Amino acid sequence: MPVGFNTDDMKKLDEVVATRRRIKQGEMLFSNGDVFTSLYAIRTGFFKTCVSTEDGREQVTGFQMAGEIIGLDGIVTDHHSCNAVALEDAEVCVMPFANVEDLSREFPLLQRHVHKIMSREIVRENSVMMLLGNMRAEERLAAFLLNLTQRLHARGFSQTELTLRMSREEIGSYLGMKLETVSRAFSKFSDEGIIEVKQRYVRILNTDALKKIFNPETCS
Amino acid sequence: MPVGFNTDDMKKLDEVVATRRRIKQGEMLFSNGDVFTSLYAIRTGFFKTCVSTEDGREQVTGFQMAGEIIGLDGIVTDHHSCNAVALEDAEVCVMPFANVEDLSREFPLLQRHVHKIMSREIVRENSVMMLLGNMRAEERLAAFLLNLTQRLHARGFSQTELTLRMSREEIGSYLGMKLETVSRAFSKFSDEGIIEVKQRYVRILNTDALKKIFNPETCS
DNA sequence: GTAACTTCTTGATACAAATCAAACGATGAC
DNA sequence: GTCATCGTTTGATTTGTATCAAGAAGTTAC
Repeated sequence: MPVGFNTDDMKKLDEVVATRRRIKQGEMLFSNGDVFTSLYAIRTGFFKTCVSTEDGREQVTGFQMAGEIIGLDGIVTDHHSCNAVALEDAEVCVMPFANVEDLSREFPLLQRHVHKIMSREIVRENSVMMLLGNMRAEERLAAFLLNLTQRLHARGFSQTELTLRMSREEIGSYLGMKLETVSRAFSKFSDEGIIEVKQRYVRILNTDALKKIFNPETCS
Repeated sequence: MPVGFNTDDMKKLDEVVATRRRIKQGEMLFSNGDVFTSLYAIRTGFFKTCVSTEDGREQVTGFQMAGEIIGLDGIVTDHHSCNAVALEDAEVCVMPFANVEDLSREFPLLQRHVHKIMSREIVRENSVMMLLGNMRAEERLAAFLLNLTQRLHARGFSQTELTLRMSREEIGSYLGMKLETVSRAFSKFSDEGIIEVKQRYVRILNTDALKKIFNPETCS
């Protein structure tokens, strides 16, 4: 995926991948406290990452799909500080971080790529903080749907149709709201003719309306 | 600050610093949309970083103090996506990112250090997401005070006394609540004898009580 | 010193989302 | 097929925080 890589670079890139690993739905790729050794590039499947408090409260910190990298949280302490759970059967490329560091000293493009991946995650989390800190339930759900469809579209899927891989509760955890509130927001959008929902199937009928909810000022 | 650096390493490290820059209270070190060229290591002073929506809502994404690095958000797009504002007169080391990348290819310890800084920021933001998504007003403020004092203590300041560099509104923005709610939470802690507050001066009288509020399960 | 302004505190009220509760729909075991 | 389970929807009520409002405390200008 990185831009500016020629086939030679790609060959080198392959060197960082030690093995592949399959993870069944519901299983953990890594969990809080595990020793950090590798980053993981998702080949197929869908993950959530989440942190939890000692008293059992859980916060989903992200949903990741094919082409995205997980495990960055482990670098700072050499131990993971979150759990990565497969939301459907998945396969990842295991990239031992020692390899990543060694090779990125040799290949500036790889180095740059690694830095961008980490920076992108920081920027993403900034915008989630904005969601959680400033937006209301329907704005959050609109932003969530727009973000998901945009990422799926970039992978060749429909821009208007999707099957959610996560439950209402998981969406709620990510967006800082309860599953009932998520459900109500879905129903409201549906009543207003903005989307069509049937369980985890969602069809977006009016993208502009969603954008308007997410950001009242901008659009039209 | 990085561990494992000998004096020789430190000399090399100095090479990444191009210049120093002074920023007056209220001024911006960089702002949303600015071209990204450098990271900044804070030498003295106190910053906030914030993102904002087109309709003017602002979210403080962090408060940074001496020894911390800001500007990581700019790497991914070559443009900054947030504002960095000095909350008091400050001085930073300007570290052109090209230098950082060049030198970290030569010095594995620097490379590792850069990776850890970025990972630490990701982990920090994960825990802010937990705050914003799952915690109530008083828990958020308790966590905020504990985090601030811990970081100040690591810099040689008191563990129980501090002068806030930010307004109630800025604290509220960071914690996803309104300034009145911040003020009420301060007053409540004060009434309960947990802290002593006088405007921006705060003295923590009972750290354990704060920890208990932040995390009811763990402590004692 | 006073005046103007900003920041903070406190009170009264409103409201969005949480909670509690029940029913409905899908899925899987047998 | 029936039964059990899990996820989802919907309704009624509660609650934590926002909002509105006013005053107090601190700061700056003059």
